[in-house]
Amino acid sequence: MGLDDRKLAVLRAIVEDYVSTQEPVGSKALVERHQLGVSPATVRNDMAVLEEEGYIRQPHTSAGRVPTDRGYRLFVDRLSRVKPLSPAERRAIERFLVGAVDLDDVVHRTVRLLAQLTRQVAVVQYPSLARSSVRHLELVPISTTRLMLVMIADTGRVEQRLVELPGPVPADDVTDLRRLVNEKLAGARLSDTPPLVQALVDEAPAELRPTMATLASVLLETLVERHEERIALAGTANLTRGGLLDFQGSLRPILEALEEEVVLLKLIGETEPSTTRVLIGDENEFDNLRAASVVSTGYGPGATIVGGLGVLGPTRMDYPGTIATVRAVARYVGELLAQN
Amino acid sequence: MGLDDRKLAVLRAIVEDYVSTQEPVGSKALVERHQLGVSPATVRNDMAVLEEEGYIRQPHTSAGRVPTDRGYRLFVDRLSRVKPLSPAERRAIERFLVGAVDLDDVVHRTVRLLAQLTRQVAVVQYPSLARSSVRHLELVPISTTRLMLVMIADTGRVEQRLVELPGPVPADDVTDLRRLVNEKLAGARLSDTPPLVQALVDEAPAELRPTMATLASVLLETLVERHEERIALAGTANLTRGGLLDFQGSLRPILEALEEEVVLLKLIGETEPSTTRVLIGDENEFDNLRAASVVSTGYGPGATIVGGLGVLGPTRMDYPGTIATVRAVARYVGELLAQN
DNA sequence: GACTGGCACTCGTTACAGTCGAGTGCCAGG
DNA sequence: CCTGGCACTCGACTGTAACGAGTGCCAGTC
Repeated sequence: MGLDDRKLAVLRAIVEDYVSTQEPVGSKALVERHQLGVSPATVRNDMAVLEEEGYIRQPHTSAGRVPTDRGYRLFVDRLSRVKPLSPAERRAIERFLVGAVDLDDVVHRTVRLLAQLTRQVAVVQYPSLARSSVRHLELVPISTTRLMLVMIADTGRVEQRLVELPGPVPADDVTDLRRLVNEKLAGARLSDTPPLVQALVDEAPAELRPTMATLASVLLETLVERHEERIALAGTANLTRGGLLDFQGSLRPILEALEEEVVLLKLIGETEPSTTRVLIGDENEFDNLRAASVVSTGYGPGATIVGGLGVLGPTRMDYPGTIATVRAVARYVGELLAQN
Repeated sequence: MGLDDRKLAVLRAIVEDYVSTQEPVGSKALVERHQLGVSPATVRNDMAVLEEEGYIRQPHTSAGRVPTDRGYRLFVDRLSRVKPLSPAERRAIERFLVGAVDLDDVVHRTVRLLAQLTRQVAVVQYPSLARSSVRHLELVPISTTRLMLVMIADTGRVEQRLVELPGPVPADDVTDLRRLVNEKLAGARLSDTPPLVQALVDEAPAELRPTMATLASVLLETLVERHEERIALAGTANLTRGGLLDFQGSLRPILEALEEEVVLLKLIGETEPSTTRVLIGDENEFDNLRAASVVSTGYGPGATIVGGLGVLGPTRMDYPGTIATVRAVARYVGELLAQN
């Protein structure tokens, strides 16, 4: 129960050593590398307590100790300070993100940057449509019975949908539709649109109503209800660092999980405002990812959050460093978005 | 040199057995599983010749034989027929691709389908801009000095770029610009646009000329010169099938290669019309992929090719089956695109 | 001349025994 | 409460031996 300061220091030392060496750490090595001011025997007693409490464990009877998920949790919550970034890292972030022209470009650069800095798998969610407002809706005739609906959101996202019309629609009508749609929806948050879209159909002149109705249904179904989230991924090769020791030798489940957008969204998308979330090992709801940890946070222009980003790596990761990097990158991306 | 029919039959048998069992195949096992009509000793003599010619090799002195890259090549070129797809596979393809609404949707479904059917890593290139024509260009004012340029191509691709204007431009001018640009460019192949774009600037009314010039430079730079290719990837988890035997134990180089769009494009993008290309092991130009094979082909509506798709797997793969699947999927995708 | 059975040989795999040493738990004493 | 000492555990490593799959070669047969 009561863990005095020294026991906590021992735990911290174990985590730090294990993270950097990747080998179970014994009492002797510990007192050599850290100034704990006590003998190995004392450390052993402390270790016994820590093990009893479930913070560390022994892989084999005659091996050193390794932190458990619970141990990492305690470490993250109480024993570590966020490491300030090195100037080199700061510069890397700026250099990498400057010159991005496009939202796509921003997201791609960000995810690569994050993967490179943390040396882990990076995930970036595109600004969520649910948190976007409509900037403009464009209707482009493809044929007489087909329209391309292009929605430009204030977050920079651009989505297009092919709309199959109930019948041929002359060019003038398209112009009218475009005007009507924009008058009603421009500036509205996407999540607030359903009643507006309904009104749009109700108020449309009789001859445009059927067309407007199809348009409305595409809008509602594909852009509002089915929240189309997009995700970018990078750094999967980093999973192979640290030999086959991490992830208990099989990358399979991890790679499988990374292919599921739904999984990734749950991991980095559900983010409470401006907190950095750390999921360690089995705190995570997916069986495939029991051997992994996720550090994620939200980003957005100013104080609002429009999407999430984060990294995934072995539970044995450098939490303070990773947390610092993820936060810093999120902040820079936010500033970048605010400029546009 | 002279490989008589039986020696070729032996090579075929070795390839087939090794592909299915993943274990070096010996002379005894070979005569048991295939009706070669001769004794193991004879087969051994044939094997010795095949080894001398570089088609097979022995991992260890006292082990069976394994095909070399050269052996696979001979097998693919002369010893295998394309396997017809099973009805189940046909159905799977149709079921999977029906109901795709979007180009994005088509590409994503295709790449997942391909990964699932071949149980390998699938790569699909979006229809290349270089091979697309302009269907429509849309200019959407974002602020007085910013436009969103949206290009819709006949292949279904939609690209957008933010254009930073030299000065404020009134809404009416935007309308004019839009009309001018579309009059000149709609219908043109993207690769033919440079002179047209130049003409556009030259012919523009004086007051629109600076704006048109910036617009033109964005168009040329980001859409024509720097061919923006997009790629979708799926099935990386399949790399872990077959334990650690394939890819000599390290996925690292493969995963790294898969992160490079340039590499993927070279692998599946450079495709001569309507051929299926098979790259085996070190035939491939990238060191990282010396342990892998790639089967790729082009796809497009009708006879024209607009992009490439393919799969990547261990050199020890089921070539006939994979080739058949890749071809079939490409054909279906082509039909799908033709409908739009 | 081509094929076959037989045989000696190679060499990776597996099993087993023995040693080594890192690391532990416990205890008695400061 | 901390420490030094000590017996103990057990994985890692080493060396040896037996095993067996597979080969190459050769002499004999059709």
